[in-house]
Amino acid sequence: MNKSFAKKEFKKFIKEKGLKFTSQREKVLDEILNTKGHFEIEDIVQKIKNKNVNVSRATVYRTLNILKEIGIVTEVIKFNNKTIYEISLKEHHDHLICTNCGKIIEFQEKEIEELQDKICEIYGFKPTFHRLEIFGLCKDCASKEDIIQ
Amino acid sequence: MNKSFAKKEFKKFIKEKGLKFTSQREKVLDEILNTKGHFEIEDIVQKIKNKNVNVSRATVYRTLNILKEIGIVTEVIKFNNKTIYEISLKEHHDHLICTNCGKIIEFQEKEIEELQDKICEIYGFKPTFHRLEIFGLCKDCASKEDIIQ
DNA sequence: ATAGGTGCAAAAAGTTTGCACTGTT
DNA sequence: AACAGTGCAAACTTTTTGCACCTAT
Repeated sequence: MNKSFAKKEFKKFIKEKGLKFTSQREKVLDEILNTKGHFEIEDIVQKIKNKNVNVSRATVYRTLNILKEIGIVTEVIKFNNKTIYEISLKEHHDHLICTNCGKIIEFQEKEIEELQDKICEIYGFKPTFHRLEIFGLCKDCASKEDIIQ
Repeated sequence: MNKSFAKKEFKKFIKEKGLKFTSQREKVLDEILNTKGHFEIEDIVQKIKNKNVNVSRATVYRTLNILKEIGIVTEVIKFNNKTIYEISLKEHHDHLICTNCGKIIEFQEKEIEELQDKICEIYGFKPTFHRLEIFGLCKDCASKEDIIQ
């Protein structure tokens, strides 16, 4: 999925559902598509505010919900009562999250995906998305901890 | 980990950290150990309330945080801004979550665990816990959806 | 006796919603 | 013109916290 494809999908979805393509929705989508890597909703709210563009927090939340439904963005990490999002442009991958410094490392592992598909098949489960989070200490934090102890 | 082991671990941790073994903490732990399967914090608060036992919601939350730290309970699912917990008594397993009816299916897949360990090693990452959630439609809900469409 | 713990109510933080008004179709 | 969308503030949910009092050690 690339940016213009994402925008087309968004418009298509809007049309199909009889919704409206407003300037606010477009601004939220553009801001998200210009974001590299992981983000929180509040990041988007602030970026928009800094540009003196008029889109309310409520509209950002409402638009995010549409984007989640379409599959343009995904909730990839739930940590410390925060939700971290990502644009679903790259191939699927999962995350290592350092609980000490907050660093996020992405990894891809086809075999894990395949095993998941196998399991879904066994249970007759129709998956829409999944999320694998491995929490722990990154290399740097782990070595610092060794020194402390 | 069985129940009496969990209790011992709890007491050990309390002692080591110079904390106190209060009747409230014991009641919360007992209530959790008597819970089968998945639970939310509010479930524990209500169960305790129904017994006319005096443990406040704040204390339940505070005790849960200790139990998480020890590893006696784990946050296994984050869905719809809810946190679902589980006692870490069984062998590690992951979950299929039906986004339509809320059904939770547990599955175990050693190979996935092994692949995760491999990845952590590659990145020098020291994992403490992980969570794999596969969201989608369970068999029943998937077949109903076929009929609707 | 002295930390640490508890309950309460208030506060945070994240997210949703009701309502009057506005804008897309 | 109709109906969906928006902004705002209020509401809601889940979780944490400050404080005065209490209790395990």
